[in-house]
Amino acid sequence: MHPTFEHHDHSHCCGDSLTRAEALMAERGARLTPVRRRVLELLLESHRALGAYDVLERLSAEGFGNQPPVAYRALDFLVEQGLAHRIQRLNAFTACMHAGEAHAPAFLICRACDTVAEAPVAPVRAALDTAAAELGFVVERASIEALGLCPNCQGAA
Amino acid sequence: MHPTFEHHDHSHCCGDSLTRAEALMAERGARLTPVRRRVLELLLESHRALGAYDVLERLSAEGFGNQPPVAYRALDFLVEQGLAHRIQRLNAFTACMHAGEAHAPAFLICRACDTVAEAPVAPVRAALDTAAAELGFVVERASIEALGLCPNCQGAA
DNA sequence: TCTTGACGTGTTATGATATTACATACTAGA
DNA sequence: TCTAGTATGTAATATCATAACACGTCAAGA
Repeated sequence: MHPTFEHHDHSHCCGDSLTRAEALMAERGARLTPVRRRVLELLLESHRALGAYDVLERLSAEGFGNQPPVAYRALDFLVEQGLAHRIQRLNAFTACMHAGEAHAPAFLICRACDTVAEAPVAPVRAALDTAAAELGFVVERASIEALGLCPNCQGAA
Repeated sequence: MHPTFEHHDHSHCCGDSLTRAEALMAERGARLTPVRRRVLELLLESHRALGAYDVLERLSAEGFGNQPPVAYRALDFLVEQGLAHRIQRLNAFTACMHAGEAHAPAFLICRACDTVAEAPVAPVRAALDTAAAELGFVVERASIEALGLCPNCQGAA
């Protein structure tokens, strides 16, 4: 079973990701400021996708600014840096579980518990590139988002 | 090259789709009312994705209601009936080019000219199902949207 | 024929998501 | 220390979407 769906030491997996993020940012000369860092933590703490206004609410409760751009800017930064992804279908954001590794993401969204996981996407992307190439279309970026049931919720349903 | 990207007899391709839509609706006992029909025409006339408010603007100019639900209801109906698709990435809608044939869609969106085409998706979907199954996840619906350059715009760029 | 219920449309109001523009403050490097 | 670039705070507004209710039409059945 995928780590995201398994019971796991959550604080540990968050800590790891955070450490990796800091290393990456240092390497690139990008700044993981307090707001940005806090937003990343919020995303990491839940394996679900959070809306910009969810994030904003928490930020503002913690003394950061309380206007939408505060949340959107931090989220946009994280997405640009590959530390988070935007889930189009949900108008929401998740922490990236494979920051640093170049990867185009495919997301598995559980419609019961809202957990979001990243699936290995290489074969999917290859199939898409092929299908597109046959029409003469060159794919630059793809969003692949699947809605369904995660292993934990299949039993429940 | 894919028909969508090729110079083609547009009024003819629209007429075909409209005829097919009417046949389908009759068969199902669903009603393709004037608003709904007009919205479908609008989507067919452009091979691009139209936002709900774009559609609304035209409707209202033609004497239909001028409030958002008028457009959203017609669009939702068309999507439910498989006559149109929603493009998550663009918050917009396109006419379906394969109404009646059961199909999960993959969309190719040209970032230069905004044309949207549907690509054959079976292999892509199979790869996605496989990747998901390895994590124990069951895919019910998937949105696959690719951003890139269509054949016509590759030369220009 | 009248009634009734389902459906479609119109309209008001509001909610949810996202951006522009500008002011202020911090930070790194010359 | 100065300065240029970057980051943050805030107000205002744009864009996308839905809830709730009123009215009209039409067909099925009493």
